[in-house]
Amino acid sequence: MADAGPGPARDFFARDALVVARGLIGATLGLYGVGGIVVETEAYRPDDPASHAYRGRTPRNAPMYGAPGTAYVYRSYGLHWCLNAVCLPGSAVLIRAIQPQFGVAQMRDRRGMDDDRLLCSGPGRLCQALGIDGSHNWLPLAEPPFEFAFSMADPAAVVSGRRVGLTKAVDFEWRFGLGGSPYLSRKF
DNA sequence: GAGCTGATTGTCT
DNA sequence: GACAATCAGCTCT
Repeated sequence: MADAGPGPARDFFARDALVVARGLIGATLGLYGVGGIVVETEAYRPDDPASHAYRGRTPRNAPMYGAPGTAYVYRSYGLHWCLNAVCLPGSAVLIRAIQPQFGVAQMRDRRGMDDDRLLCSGPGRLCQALGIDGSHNWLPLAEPPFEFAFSMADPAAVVSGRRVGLTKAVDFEWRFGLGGSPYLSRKF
């Protein structure tokens, strides 16, 4: 699938989080010439006890009620940044891992390591490698400085499983990934 | 206003 | 396999 401007991008994200989470596998995501192919995502919906939006809108989760395709960036455990793509109001998809494709030298520099498999295999690592922080909160993912291109992965290669690191709604299999990819944060 | 929690990661055993 | 680091935002008093 070819490049998509803001209009088509909005249509892509204005769907159920589960559909967007699966559809994002195989897409290309970058920032200032640094990025790669999305290989792992998780879906969060308003009726989901594990979602930041479960208890309604607050100053922190306000971007989750913004336009579809908006970036929701929040700090996790006081240390790390996590990047989400906003879908329908109150729902979002957490980008958990990408396969480094371009700007790899800069990723290695930011991460302070040479092992490509560890550059972006986790939400915190991914944000560190791409240089994403709170200043990118609220920005549209389909417009500069973000670079976004849709590309559907082979449906047969996409696998699903339980989400990672949660204490609530742990049984929902709302995590999606490229089966067998060495760039996943964890195996399925 | 005080206390608690977490969509994580890196390091040590 | 277990745990410390670290803090914004939420809940409860």
